[in-house]
Amino acid sequence: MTPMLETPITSADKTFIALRKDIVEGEIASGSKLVESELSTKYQVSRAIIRESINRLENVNLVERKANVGANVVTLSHNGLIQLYQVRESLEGMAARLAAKHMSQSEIDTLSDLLRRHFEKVKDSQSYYQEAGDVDFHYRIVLGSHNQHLISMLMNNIYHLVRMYRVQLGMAGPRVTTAFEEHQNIVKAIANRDEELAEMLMRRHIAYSRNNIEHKLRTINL
Amino acid sequence: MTPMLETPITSADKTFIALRKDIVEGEIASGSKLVESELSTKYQVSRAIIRESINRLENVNLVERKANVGANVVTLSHNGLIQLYQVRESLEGMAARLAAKHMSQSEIDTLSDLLRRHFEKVKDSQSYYQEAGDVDFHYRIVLGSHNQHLISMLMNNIYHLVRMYRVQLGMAGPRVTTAFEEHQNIVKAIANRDEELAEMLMRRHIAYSRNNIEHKLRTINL
DNA sequence: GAATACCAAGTTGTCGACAATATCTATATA
DNA sequence: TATATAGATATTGTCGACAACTTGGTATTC
Repeated sequence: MTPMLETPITSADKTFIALRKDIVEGEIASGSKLVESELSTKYQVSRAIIRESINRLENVNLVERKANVGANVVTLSHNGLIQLYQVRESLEGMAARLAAKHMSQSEIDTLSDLLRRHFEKVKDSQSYYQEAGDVDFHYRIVLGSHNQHLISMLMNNIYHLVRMYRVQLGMAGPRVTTAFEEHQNIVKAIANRDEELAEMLMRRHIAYSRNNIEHKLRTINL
Repeated sequence: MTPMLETPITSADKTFIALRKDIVEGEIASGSKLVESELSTKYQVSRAIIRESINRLENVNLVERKANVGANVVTLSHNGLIQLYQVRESLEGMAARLAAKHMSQSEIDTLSDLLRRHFEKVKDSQSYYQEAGDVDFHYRIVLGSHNQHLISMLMNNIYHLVRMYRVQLGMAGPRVTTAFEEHQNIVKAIANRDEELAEMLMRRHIAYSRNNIEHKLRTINL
C-alpha cells in the first residue's frame, strides 16, 4: 500500500529528498539554475551537502550539470517525454516478462488482491482510478522481476522524472477504466506464467499511456 | 573508431576514471572495502574528491555504499551476471529498434563500413574478432537510437560493470565468427528499416552472448 | 563602431579540521 | 565459558575557508 519507502539517514539523504520533491512538484522551476550557496541557506545545510544532493539529482535525471559552470533543473519537452516512455516500455516490458517467470505465488496473490481492491473503487465509475493505484501496480510488477538492476533503474533513475512530467503537466485524468482492464490482463498473463504475453501486454499498456499523455501534451503547449 | 570518449575536466573527474579503471581491471579487488583516507593518500587528492568519486562509482553499479559504514566494490556472481544481461537484452533490443527507425543513412553507411573492416580481419580466420570490435558495434547502434536515456543507461550505468565481468573472468575467447554474422544480420535489418526484426535479432544476439559467458563462468568457479 | 584584452564579481572546485557514528577490544559479570 | 558493558580506535559525515574558474562588463585599440 505504501510503495517507494525510503529511510533517509544522513543529512544529505534528507536534503536530497527535499530537493527532489521541490523539483518534481515544480516549486523549483523546470530549467532554473541551482546555485549552491542559495540552496545552502534555503535548506539550512552546508554547501558540501548541497553538492552531494545535486550529484544525486543528476543521477536521477532531474538535473543537468556542467563542470565549472553549474547545475540546472531539466527542461521538459515533447521529445524528452517520448524518449522516457520508450525506455519505460523496454524495461517494464522485461520486468513483466521476468515477473511471470519469477514471482512467487504469494506475490501473485497479493497483486491480485490489490487489483480487486482497486476494482471495488472503480466498478460503478463513481471513483476514478487514481494515480496512486497505477503506481502501486507497476511498482509491484517491477519488484516481481527480482532483478536488482531493473528495479534500480525504474525506481531510482526514471520514476521521479516520469512523475515530474505527470505533475507538471497536470496528468491524473481519464484513461482510467481501460487502464484497469489492461492491468487485469497483465496479471492474468503473469498468473499463467506466460512470459511472452506478459511482456507484450505491458509494452502495449505503456505505449497506450504514452499516446494518451502525448495527446494531452499537444493540447497544452509543448 | 574510438568509442566512449570522455573528457575529464575536474580533479574529481580524473580520480573517478582512475578508480573505475582500477576496479574494472581488478587492481582493486572485487568485494574489497574502499576506505576514503587510504584512497586519498593513494590517489593524491583530498577526501572530498574521493567521496565524490565513490558516489559516482555507486551510480555506475561498481560499488555499494551503506550510510555511516562505507563502500565496498561489488562482488561478481552468477546471478548478478544474468540480471545484467537481462537488462542489456531489454535496452539494447530497444536501441536496435530505434536505430532502425532513426539512424540517418550516413550513420548506417558508417556502420556498414565498420563491419566491412572487421570482416577483412576475420575472413580467413587468421585473426579473431576482438572485443574492441564488438564494443564498437554495439556502441554505434546504441548511439543510433538517438535516445539520451538509453544511451546514458547503457554507456554510463552498466557498460563498465559488463566490462568488469569480461575482464575479471578472462573473456575474449571464441564465439567470434558467429557473433560477426549476427552483427551483419542486425545491420541488414536496420538498413531495411525493419524495427521488429532489428530488435528481435539484437535480443537473440545478446541472449547468445549470455549463454556463452555463462557457460565459461560455470567452468571456472562461480 | 567592432573586436580584443582585461578586470571584477560571482560561482564552482578543493582542502583540512572537527563532529558523529560504527566497530573492535578489553574488562566485568553471570 | 558466554554474554554484556564500556571505552578506545577507526571511519564516515559535515562544515567553513580558500583556490580556481567562468562570466559579464569596461576599457582599449584598431
